[in-house]
Amino acid sequence: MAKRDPNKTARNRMIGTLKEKLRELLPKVLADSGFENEQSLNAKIGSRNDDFFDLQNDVINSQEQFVSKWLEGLKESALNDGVVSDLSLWKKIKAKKSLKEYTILFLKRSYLKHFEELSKNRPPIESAELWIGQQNANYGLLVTPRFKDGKWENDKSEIRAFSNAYWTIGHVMKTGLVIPGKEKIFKFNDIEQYLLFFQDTLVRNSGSNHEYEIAGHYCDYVRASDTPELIPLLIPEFRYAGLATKHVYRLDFLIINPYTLDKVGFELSPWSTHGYLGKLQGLTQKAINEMAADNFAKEIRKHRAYFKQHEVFCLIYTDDDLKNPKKLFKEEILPFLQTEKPQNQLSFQILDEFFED
DNA sequence: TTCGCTAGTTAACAGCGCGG
DNA sequence: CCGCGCTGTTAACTAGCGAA
Repeated sequence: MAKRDPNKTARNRMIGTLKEKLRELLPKVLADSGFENEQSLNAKIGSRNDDFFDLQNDVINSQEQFVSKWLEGLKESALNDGVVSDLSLWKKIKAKKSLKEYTILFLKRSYLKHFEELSKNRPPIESAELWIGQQNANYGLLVTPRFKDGKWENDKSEIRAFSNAYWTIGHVMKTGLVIPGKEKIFKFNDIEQYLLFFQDTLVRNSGSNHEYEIAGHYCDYVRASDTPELIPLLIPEFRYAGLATKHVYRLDFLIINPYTLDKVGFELSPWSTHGYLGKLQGLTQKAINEMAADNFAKEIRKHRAYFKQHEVFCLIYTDDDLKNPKKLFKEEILPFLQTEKPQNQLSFQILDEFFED
């Protein structure tokens, strides 16, 4: 099992303390508010979370933010939307001091219990799956894959509970790669097995030596790391039109930052495949320039399309850069692999708690 | 100092009942 | 169906202690 995380331990201790306080308050709250029992009361409060928050996407950074947003949500629903059950709850909370206190403590505890999920950026459902590879050999990388009605989809309620960093080595080790349309998952027993598959199947099939060599440097970097599971995937052959059969473009490599979810695309564009002009004999200089401009425009259109549809910024490398793939990897790609989990302000709240007693 | 053992702690997980 | 909280279980980890 994973090593214990001191932050988690501290959080659990706070959760334990809050639980004791809630249990102390409970008898009075039940008497004041008329709720039957603890379970019913807790369910009443807890069940509103889904309505007052966008649990899939809202990023919430503190207990206070959680509590105030919940209370605002209840007020809005009760007074503006006229939801009867919420109006009755709102009135009770306003009238009974004990219930108000209980609710606030309860919500603080709720937040702590779900801290990991609520405080991180998580991919919206529509970008929680991506497809890679060639036409007849493509694979899906999903966050919480589930096979339903002949198709792969994400279990959307589980995306936020996903415990690995998104789009990392740890991610693919957890989920594997799914085969489109079939209830089959390509699983990897260890990281080495994935790396071999990555370099020698996924990338080799693309046919570019440059890509193959860069993939090799990536593998070496992962092998040498103490925490390989936290390294972002170097996603090869990202199909920008998803599973649609006729995809216009593929991206050579894609990296998604696990914490900001920013996407960066890498395009290796030797002149011979992307800019080469055939049959120039007999053409005027003007015509040649027009052709070149047209090619250039096509490239630019492609990258603009990438960005607009998928919010992928593209970095393009041409012949000069490709002469030294090792340097290209080290200077251009590596920085995007060295990501660090941002510190949340809850750490400070925990520190405060320490010094209070 | 280093080991091996034990008892206590706790992260992770599954199963259940509640509300909507 | 979804999401929530509670509980009990399991297994990983840790601290403490005695023996070599």
